[in-house]
Amino acid sequence: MKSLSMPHPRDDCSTPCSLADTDILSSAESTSSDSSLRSQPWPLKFQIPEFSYEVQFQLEQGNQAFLNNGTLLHPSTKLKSDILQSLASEMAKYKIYPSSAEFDNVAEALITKYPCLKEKGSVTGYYGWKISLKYKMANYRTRLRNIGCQELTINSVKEKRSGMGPGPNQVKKPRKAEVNFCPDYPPGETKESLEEERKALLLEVKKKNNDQLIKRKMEKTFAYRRQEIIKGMPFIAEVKNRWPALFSETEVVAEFTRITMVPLLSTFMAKLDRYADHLLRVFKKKGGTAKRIIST
DNA sequence: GTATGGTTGGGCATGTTTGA
DNA sequence: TCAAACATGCCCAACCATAC
Repeated sequence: MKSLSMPHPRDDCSTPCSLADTDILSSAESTSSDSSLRSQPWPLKFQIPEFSYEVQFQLEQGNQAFLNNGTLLHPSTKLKSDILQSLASEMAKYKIYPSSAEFDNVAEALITKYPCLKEKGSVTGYYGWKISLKYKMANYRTRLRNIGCQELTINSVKEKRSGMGPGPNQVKKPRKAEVNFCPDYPPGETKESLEEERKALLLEVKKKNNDQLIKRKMEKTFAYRRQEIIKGMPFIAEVKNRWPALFSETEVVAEFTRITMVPLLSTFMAKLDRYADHLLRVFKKKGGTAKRIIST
């Protein structure tokens, strides 16, 4: 996906990544070296992108009129289409399947930045924008699917039916935290070249003190591995056979971060700290085995 | 208390309609 | 003609009731 290679403006450091104050952060950051991958999870505060000069000009004029006398802007079809297109591209940098709350984020951010775009009849002032964004995103996905975007073709009903027989939904969809669910191969790489990398990895895991090399190769083959696992749905034994390095503690953590952009250990520990008291109370109440575990 | 089955609302892919 | 909006059918997860 081309749009993924573009640098995106960061809002603040209050995203889940801010938890990454350990060595895991370096792992998360290193994944961004591959331009075909998403490098950020959905931001807490969505940043409205800079529109084209023409769109920007009309919105600034609209905002000025709104400030002067409270006049709302009624965007032409072309203007609305341009705005929706830019927002869809921006959202796709983070997620191709945004949730309802995330559509709210974007629509709210839009009317916050450009209050002239508020809607009179809606309670929130942006409900119509949210619905339009949903439609836009659905149509945008269709377009991406038609030009061969892996993340989407993998979920097309036609693809599933031709590949695996009955139920169309055997393939898990990228939802919730899966930032890099099914990425395309890195630029310049092919299935064959990445298979060669995998074979090289098999040799490297047998050697000692080459963690860095293994890490680089695991990052390079990430898209290949994801597509293999998602499309082929192999047994764990088979995955272990083909990707032994994936089963080391370091690589479990790294792979989780590559997929979700969330640092696994620090997030887990932070949550554990948060819920520890409550868990202890539950275990004490339950008694039996749980009680023995706590008392040890 | 746990397992099982039915119901329902929401979300998705896909195809069609609408309107500028 | 093209993109937005809409319609349809399907699946899944959450919820609830019931049985054991």
